[in-house]
Amino acid sequence: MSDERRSRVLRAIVEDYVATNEPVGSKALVERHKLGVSSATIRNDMAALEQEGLIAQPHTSAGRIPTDAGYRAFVDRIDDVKPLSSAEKRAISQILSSTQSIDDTLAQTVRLLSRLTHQVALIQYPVRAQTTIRRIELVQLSPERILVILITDTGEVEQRIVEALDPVDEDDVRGMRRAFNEALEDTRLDAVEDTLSGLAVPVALAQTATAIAERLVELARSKRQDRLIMAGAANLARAGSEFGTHMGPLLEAIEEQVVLLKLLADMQADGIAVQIGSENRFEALAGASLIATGYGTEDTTASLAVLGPTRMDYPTTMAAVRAVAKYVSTILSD
Amino acid sequence: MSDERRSRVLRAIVEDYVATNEPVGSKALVERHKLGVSSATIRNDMAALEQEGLIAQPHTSAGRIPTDAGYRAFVDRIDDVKPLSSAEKRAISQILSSTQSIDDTLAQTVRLLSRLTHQVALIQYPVRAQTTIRRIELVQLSPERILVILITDTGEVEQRIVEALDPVDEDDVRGMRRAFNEALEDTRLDAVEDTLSGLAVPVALAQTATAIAERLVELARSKRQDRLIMAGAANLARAGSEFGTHMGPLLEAIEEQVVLLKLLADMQADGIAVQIGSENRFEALAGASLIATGYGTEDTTASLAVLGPTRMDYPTTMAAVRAVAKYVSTILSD
DNA sequence: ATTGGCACTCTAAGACTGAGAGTGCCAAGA
DNA sequence: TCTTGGCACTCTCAGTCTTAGAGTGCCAAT
Repeated sequence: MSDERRSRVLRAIVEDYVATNEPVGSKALVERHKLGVSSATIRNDMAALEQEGLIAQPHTSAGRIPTDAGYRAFVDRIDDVKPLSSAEKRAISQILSSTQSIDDTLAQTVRLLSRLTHQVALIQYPVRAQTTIRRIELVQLSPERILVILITDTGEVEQRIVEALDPVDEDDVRGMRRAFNEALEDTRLDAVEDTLSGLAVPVALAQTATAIAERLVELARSKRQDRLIMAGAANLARAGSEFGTHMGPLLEAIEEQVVLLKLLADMQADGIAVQIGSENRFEALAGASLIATGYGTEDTTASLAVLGPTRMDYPTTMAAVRAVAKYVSTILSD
Repeated sequence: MSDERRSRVLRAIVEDYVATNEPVGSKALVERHKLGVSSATIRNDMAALEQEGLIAQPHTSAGRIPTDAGYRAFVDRIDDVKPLSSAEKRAISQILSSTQSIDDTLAQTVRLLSRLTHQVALIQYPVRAQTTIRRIELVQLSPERILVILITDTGEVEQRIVEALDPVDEDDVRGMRRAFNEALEDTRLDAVEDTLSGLAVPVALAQTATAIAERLVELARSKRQDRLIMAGAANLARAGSEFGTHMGPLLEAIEEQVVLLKLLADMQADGIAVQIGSENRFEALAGASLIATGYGTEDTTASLAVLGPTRMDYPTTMAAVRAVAKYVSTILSD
């Protein structure tokens, strides 16, 4: 009983099951794939594969379906990721190269990836560790309210409103703006806290300036690295999807973002990471697989991912994720 | 056959059907509601209501369910919107008063409303017709790329990247920044186009400055008024929901936003507007109702809405929408 | 206008059946 | 030792049939 043939059988089972969504039996297998042996032989192989926990049968007398471990073995054995068609490549580069802003690029990217894979696509907001501050802007909304805007050298913008305890006038704001900009321009985000702690401010404005400084620290710390952009939720509900009834928890998880961000953080790896079904630690995602990869410029830690049912076309999806990650990285880095 | 009783029967049918999700028959009706008549009398009333197209039976020998027109009649007859419980009120004001920025406030608002109603909640980005420009900021990302940021007097921020045809240096950027700010500060968004058309720029920078001006016009025109924030998609999938299989189109419509924005635009009305099932003109939303109201400060045209199945608890949902709109308006206007 | 009564209709749920797919195992062959 | 044909066995799926129950419409009486 050759090991080689057994893995071919596993691959054939995965492919057929993904294509048809029906348990696949020994007879159908020899018919559709030209394995040069009889169905009885395949049955023996299948019994062995079942022994190893790679496939299972829904009921006694049905065909086999891959288990999570089976998908895992299948995925681990993919060596040659097939490239996308040139038409797809052209579409990708065309759509992505005509975007206006980072937000726009990311939005288009997820839309594209979800259409390409017919699954839910996710992208994490890109964050560079040594992002620096380009400029601080203070805008007075009313005597007691000031809008604090932080602009980074990557062109990202973040904002918060500060309530001043004492009314401030335009000169106060201008002065504070200058002071903060002098202190913080070109400061790395992770150094904002230290820099601010040594900053002198006019006594009369101490409280307001402190409040602003606190917001700035807050902004610098959280700056968007915790945001996900998502597209293609409708794919969860399309005909033939696994998530028949219990897609509620899944939608919740997607909306929460927190769970997905944790998973993406877990999956930091070179190349493409795949997490299959119950391999992840969240119950709501038990029937789902996540295919993720990093993207961006050198020091970026952000992820690009596809979320779909365990029964998914892994090779194609992985190829799409890889390709889109490559393109969006190129776009972002020039 | 009193008209008064007939409408009580309709109300009872709607209430029971919303509560149980099962067609309601004449016998069950007299048992659960103390109408002082026999089931035979109710049957006569029901036949009349069916004649009017307000109720229908799924099959010959089943109870009745309200039609869209039936819900409509029911909703039109609601006079006293019951107030929320004081605990709910407290929760609303507590959650909304602790928000940091407009984005944050809106995000919390939809979350809150979706939890309150157990439906999908939507909020349109608030836009004031006569918003003016507070400041223009230009940030140089590279010799050929400039980030254009527009800050309004309401504290909203919008950004775009401009590709310069010829390399520019810091002095160029500073000059343009000053020029644009002088020209546009305190200009109303709807006057930006006219103002810019008469602006003189250094000849050497003409192309770049023109590109920036174009972007500014674009920003001023579209400024976020076309954005929807959404929460509670998982409620579409919860047990007992109408949208069993065909919630795909619905999720698509939500993600597209365009359709919903059109509907919200259609629904501009005083107070609370309700659109029931096929009353709207989009097939994907045939089984859904939309409950919307305006919110914000005086001259705002933005909407707050709840999207749910036709079989929905209209009185409660309407009360929640109204209450949340009131609170978020208060928060935003101070 | 209301009511009790009654015949009628239709669905939902359960029981039963046969067909078909698929399996496991065994004994024979290479 | 691996492969194969054969065969008995199991289990699901889809269909049919049946029954109970809910609900209706209508009529004659009040």
